[in-house]
Amino acid sequence: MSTRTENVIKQLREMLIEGSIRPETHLHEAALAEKMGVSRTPVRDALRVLANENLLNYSPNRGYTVKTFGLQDILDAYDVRGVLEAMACRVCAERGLSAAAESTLRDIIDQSTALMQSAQGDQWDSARQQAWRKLNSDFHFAIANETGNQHLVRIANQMRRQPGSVDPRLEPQNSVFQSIYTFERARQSHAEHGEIVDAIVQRQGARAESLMREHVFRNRELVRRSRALQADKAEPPLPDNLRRLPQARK
Amino acid sequence: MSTRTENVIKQLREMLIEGSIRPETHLHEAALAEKMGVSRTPVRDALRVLANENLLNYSPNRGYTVKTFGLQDILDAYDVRGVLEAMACRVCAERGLSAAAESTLRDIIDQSTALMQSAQGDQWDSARQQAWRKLNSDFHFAIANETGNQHLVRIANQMRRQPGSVDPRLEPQNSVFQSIYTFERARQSHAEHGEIVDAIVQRQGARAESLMREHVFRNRELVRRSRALQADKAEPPLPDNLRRLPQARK
DNA sequence: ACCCCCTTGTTTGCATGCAATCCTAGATGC
DNA sequence: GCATCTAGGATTGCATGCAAACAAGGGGGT
Repeated sequence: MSTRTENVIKQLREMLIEGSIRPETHLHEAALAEKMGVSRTPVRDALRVLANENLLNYSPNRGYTVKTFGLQDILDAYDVRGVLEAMACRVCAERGLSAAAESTLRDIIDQSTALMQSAQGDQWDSARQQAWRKLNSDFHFAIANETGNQHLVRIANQMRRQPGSVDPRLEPQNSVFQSIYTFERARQSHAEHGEIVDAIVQRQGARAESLMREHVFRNRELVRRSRALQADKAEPPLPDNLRRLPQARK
Repeated sequence: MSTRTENVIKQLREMLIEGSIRPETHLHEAALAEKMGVSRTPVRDALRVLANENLLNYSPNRGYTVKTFGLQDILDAYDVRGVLEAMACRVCAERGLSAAAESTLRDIIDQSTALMQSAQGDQWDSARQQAWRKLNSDFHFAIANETGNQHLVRIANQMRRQPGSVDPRLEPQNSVFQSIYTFERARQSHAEHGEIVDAIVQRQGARAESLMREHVFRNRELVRRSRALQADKAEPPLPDNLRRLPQARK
């Protein structure tokens, strides 16, 4: 931990991405400051940054509210990420992987293979799920990173870390990842990673691009279906126990 | 003008995008505050936001420096924007334009046509160049916006507003746009816009995608060539008349 | 000469106080 | 009853003061 402001930013960001603060709630500076044991200043800084990261809405003299991310927003984030990472695959295939990148990717694939084997037969516990999420994230990052395009890396990361709270009525522990990464899906996803690396190594740009686009699209569809189901199961809207932010006016 | 902080953000952002502050210079809070007639607080907020927008580097307890954007960074921004706007074209073509969007686009095209005709015969003055930049920007925004994908809109805008200062030794008035938008290029660009709209209206998704990708790529190549030339003409590095920020340490 | 430590001036990080703005509710006029 | 207006309370915006971290320079040790 470095400065208090950065600490507050990290904590709040995590909360917002996990969805543990209900959308549309007004964030009260003084209350947050007290809750985190700092003064208003670092909290104000953090709120401004998070608004800039598109996680909060801001109105001058009015303050900040948690942004609502609907199903469409999440699917849109997948679309953007898909097209960018597909481009990354094509670029990598066309210009060839560096030795370092190839070994990084192969390492991730090997670790994933080991993980899948160790998880066979109903051992798909939450520790292994978390390990898989890390490997998966590393894999996608490594490919984006290998392009050397800093914009692409930054944006792809941002899209991968969108809040998954489709419905404010859902409980935060219903994370997107826990919904879609069944063992079967993780295995399939792992296999797709292997194919993507093969395509890149064989310098098949168009194929690598298509494979990655489809790979991301499959997850997008899983989220779409999973969320549609959960929305059905969700309870009717709760009465808001916190003060509503008044309507914005002209 | 709303709050002072937002004012400072806007001013500084414009300066950074135009390149009127030399890269790698350290931004001194107190000095900036005095220059802009406010206290340190809004300046601090602004710096934090701009660092978050990837225009400044930040080190805790050390402050902010203007980021250096090399030629490669600018080309990379074109690549990202190209692939995203190409996707936008495909999406628009596949699902069809709304009536409002179609009329907006046709309106922009018509205005551009009128502008080109009025500019024939050595009348390509800076007022018309500016009008063209606005129409061009509106065109690209309209297509991105029609997808309804807020992530895409936000990122495409951000990529379009990257700083164009390739070389810190160049004077700020050597804007990218003034370099590449000769009358001939503007006319060609305008014609390409027309083809793109045609493709979208005729629901030719793949064609619209290709046309847009190539359209952006042409500008990318113009920047690349123009910048390579300018770098040759540029003077040798100036001794820095401002205090150097010391090396970052572990 | 080189390295390390300490001191000093400078700059950033943070807390707090005050002013400006905004929301709310009650009063007033129609 | 409905709309408008107007204090009062609450919340954000901004300025300032102080503490902490840092860079720079000098002195002493090896």
